[in-house]
Amino acid sequence: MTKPTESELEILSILWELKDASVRQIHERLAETKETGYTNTLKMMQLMHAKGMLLRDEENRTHRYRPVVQQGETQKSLVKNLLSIAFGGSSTSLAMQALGQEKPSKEELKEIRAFLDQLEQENR
Amino acid sequence: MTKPTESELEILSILWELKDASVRQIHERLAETKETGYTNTLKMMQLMHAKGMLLRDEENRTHRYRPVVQQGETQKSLVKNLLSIAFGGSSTSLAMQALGQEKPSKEELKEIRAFLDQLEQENR
DNA sequence: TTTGATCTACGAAAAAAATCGTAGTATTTT
DNA sequence: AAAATACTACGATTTTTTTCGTAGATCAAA
Repeated sequence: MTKPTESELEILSILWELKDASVRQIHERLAETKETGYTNTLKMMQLMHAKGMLLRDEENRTHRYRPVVQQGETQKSLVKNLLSIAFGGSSTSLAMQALGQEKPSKEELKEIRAFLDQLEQENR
Repeated sequence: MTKPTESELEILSILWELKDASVRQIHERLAETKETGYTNTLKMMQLMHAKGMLLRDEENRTHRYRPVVQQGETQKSLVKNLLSIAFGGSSTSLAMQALGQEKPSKEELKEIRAFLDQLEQENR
């Protein structure tokens, strides 16, 4: 699947959260943080649909859209890209950069440690 | 500083590695993985220079360029952006996604664990 | 049943990013 | 010194992405 642009990602990430949504719903959300017209959001989503990035339920007058690609897949390719292009392939520094930015809670720390243990297990 | 585009990042990441370089050097590297003309690379770098992203030593006929922004700063803003736009702000999942992709070595595991311990310390 | 609000469709324009081609000049090779 | 090669400069074009404006249809409210 083709790499989503910045704006497409914004829309996708709302859709991942809501599962499915109308143009208006998405637009309201976008408008919270960003100056943008309704038809702009509409056009965007129509294009994404045309590209095959979104599915569209046309049953009712207000169409409902949902993402074709799952969040995980997209995350994976984005990380892969970022890793090679800005971190020289070092997942460790990417991970630390991220964790340093948004401090994990106690529970999350536990989760990460467990994850690390697991990685270490596999590694033999 | 303004967010680098994809192509600009490609150039930056080579420059971070080489410290400084001529257009040709950069171009050779880019050409390894990507179909692109020399003047294209040149133009790109001239633009980046005009934008203030690159410094240029014009002493000799073949100019030498080097990055203004350091890798760390750029990484930080890229991660911040990726975090909010594709990971719902969860640094934990970004970290795990990264680590799962490129398995850390024993030493790196150690480093990460130490980093986590440190985070935990601060957190009180 | 008229008025107003809400949607979609779509073409067009604007903005941003990337690519290309040519000219002029310096440098190296023959 | 002529010819080939390597650079920069720069305008122009192309491609991609984003934004805007208008028209027509449907639905809801007065």
